[in-house]
Amino acid sequence: MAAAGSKRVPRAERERQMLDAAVAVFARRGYRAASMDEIAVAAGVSKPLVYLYLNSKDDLFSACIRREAAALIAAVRDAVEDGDTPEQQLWTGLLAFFEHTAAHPDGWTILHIQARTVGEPFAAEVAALRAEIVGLVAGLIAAASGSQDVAGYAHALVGAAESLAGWATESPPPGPSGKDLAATLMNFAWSGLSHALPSPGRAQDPAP
Amino acid sequence: MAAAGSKRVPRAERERQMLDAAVAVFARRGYRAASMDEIAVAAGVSKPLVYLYLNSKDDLFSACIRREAAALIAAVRDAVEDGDTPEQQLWTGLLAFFEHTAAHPDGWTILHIQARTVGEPFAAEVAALRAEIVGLVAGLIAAASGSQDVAGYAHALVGAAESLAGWATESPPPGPSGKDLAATLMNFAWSGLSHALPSPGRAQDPAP
Amino acid sequence: MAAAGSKRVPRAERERQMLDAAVAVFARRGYRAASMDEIAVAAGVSKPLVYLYLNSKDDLFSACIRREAAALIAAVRDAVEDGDTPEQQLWTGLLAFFEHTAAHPDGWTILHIQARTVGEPFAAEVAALRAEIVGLVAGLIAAASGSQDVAGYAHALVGAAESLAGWATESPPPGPSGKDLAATLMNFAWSGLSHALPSPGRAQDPAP
Amino acid sequence: MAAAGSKRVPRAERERQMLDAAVAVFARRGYRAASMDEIAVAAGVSKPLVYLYLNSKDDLFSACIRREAAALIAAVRDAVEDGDTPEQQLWTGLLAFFEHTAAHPDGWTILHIQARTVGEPFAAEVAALRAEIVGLVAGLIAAASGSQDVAGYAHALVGAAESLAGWATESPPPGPSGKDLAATLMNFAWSGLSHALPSPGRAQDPAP
DNA sequence: GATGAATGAGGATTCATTCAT
DNA sequence: TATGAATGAATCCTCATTCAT
Repeated sequence: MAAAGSKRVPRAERERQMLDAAVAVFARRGYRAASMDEIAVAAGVSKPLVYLYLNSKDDLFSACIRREAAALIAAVRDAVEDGDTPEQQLWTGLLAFFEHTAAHPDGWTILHIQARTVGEPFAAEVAALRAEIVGLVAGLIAAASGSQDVAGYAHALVGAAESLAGWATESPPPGPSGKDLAATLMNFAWSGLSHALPSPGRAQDPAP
Repeated sequence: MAAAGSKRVPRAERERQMLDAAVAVFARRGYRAASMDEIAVAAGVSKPLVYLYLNSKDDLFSACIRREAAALIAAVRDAVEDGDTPEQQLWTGLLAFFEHTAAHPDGWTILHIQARTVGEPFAAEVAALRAEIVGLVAGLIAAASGSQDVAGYAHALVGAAESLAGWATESPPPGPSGKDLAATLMNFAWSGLSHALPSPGRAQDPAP
Repeated sequence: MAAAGSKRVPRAERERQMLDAAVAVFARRGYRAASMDEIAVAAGVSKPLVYLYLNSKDDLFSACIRREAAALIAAVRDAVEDGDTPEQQLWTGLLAFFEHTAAHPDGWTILHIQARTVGEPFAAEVAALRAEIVGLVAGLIAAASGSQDVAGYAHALVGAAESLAGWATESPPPGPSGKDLAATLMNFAWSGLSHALPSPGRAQDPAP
Repeated sequence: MAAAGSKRVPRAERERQMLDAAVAVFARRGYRAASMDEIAVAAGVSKPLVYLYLNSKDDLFSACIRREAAALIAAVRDAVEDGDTPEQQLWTGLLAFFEHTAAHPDGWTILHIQARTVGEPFAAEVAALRAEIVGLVAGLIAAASGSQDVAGYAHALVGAAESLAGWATESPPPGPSGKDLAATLMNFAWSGLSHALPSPGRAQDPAP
């Protein structure tokens, strides 16, 4: 958000500065309401330089989306161990997801909120990403439960995770930690309200 | 979406036409990308008339939000019986929610997606509505389970419901019915995956 | 060139004012160097109105080209009598051409100079118009001479006419009249320099 | 048009490459639409080098004009023999003109079309060149015919030559040769259509 | 001799909004 | 009740041009 301002910066670093600024501005204003002027000022450069490096508002937004999506996916993928049980994989994945979205709220806002309002190209790109995640989750659920008709549960679980991530983002500073959120959701998903609530003490961390 | 076009229409009717058109256009394009011109054309009236009746783009969007929010709330409230158990209230409420959002996808899009991208006034309005719903759900969960620390579960449940509503909207025509969705979510929330899946046959409709 | 300025003018008249201004500005500056701002000021209206009525700079230029081309063609066509001999038709056509270009120098500049520098659409449009004229002239020459291989002569004659029109336009006010130019060209084309020059005093006006 | 690209080229050579590229780009796009970027890329050098050697877009265009004008004049002057009759001088001059323009269509386009659309400096420069040529031709015509009032004929002849050059340029590959064009024009100018055409004997006098 | 980095200035286009009727 | 006519204020984008190396 803050401008670096130093002159004569190598291209790669300038591009990073610009993307940082763009992510912040797009998150706050939305795609249409964000002006290239504001982004350039936030990046500490002149507008023509933004165009020289990132080409157009569309391309700039697209680059933001791709960078943030890749970062989120990498964070989750790096956390999950292939050999773990589905339950454990879900736990570590959710933990990584909540920690990453908490650490990068602007990136999460762009992916979850802003990209869906813009026309086809971006909405479709993000929708495909989400569908992939839903599919992954469905696979884990199927593996854990033996059932095949799990699409609805996967959609429910992903929506619940998104909602909790948003809740954490909007909560005042010492809000729920990633662990809190992951535990809540694992409890919710694995035992259901009827079991989880009356008799606490279960499912804090599936990895003992 | 189509224009009526007849001349000399009473004010209330004209306003309804305009709001219908505006909801459709805002849902498709988003607040910023929607133009008053397109809305006027879709409503079958001239632009000055839109301003005469609805005052400004902000006011028009606000009116759309309020109308769609009121309709959604009314649909849910009318379905829920005060004397029912919390579980039954949640069931009927979810059923009404899924059926209303399926019947009014544009209204749901405006509330769920478009209103959140615009600056303060609208985002806050819709956030307040959502917070109220989360609070209501939390109350039902608390009543059903006896626990007090249910905020996370309420957020999870509401997010799951939103996600399922979106899933139904985007599915090809004979997608999941409102009953399917409500049953999936009740199963998910009340029994959890570990119980619900291996032994089906429970919680189709809590009201026998 | 001068602005009308009166408010609330009916659309057809405003469009005419805009085209007049645009023809003048395009003639003086060329397509690229002409700014929509300058045209709007010259027309005595705001820029958005120019866009509302004429759509884009391309469309505006296109409308100028078409209007001026149609006017020039109509002037020549109206002058030529179908029953006349080819020679007489050429004479009256040239006379009308020289008089029209002298009366509308900006229109002539647009057609002859400016439209040729812009990319395909316009250059092609004007090239097609010119090719049609060359074909017509070739037909007259063929009819008058009985020969078939007259393409080169037609091109030469048309080029000579264009050059003379330009000469008249650039000459100080009491420059050569349309009759002078037409007579010069008819003499040149019909008798050649070797015959025409030694014995002046003939071939002023073929119609006695 | 293609880039040489080799490093460390002597200045004179580099300037020639740049002028070649500039002539090609200016001919294709026109002065305003041509960008220094495109010219630099076409020349195979960086933009600052173009500025270092040629100073500014104006100066670059000016250098193109001067180089192409000088080349055309030299080609014609070198062909004409001082001792020849006016008729012979005109013949050899036209032949050289048609051959040079056919060999350098981009240069011809710049002189004939593009330079006239730009404001004062260039238009005036090229207009002066053309006036000089018209004057020369007028001198030859006067010498050949003995008449003094030959300005109109000179303008007509020059325009005819320009038109024929353009015709040759636009014709598909095996178009009219320089000799064809020169012969056509000499016939046209010296004998008139009535004599030049295969079936002479008619229409000497446009007045029946 | 040669270039990657950077910008001030300006141009086309769109939009929410208002009058006069 | 209803609209054709009109505009101030942005917004995206491009370009000629210059530095520092």
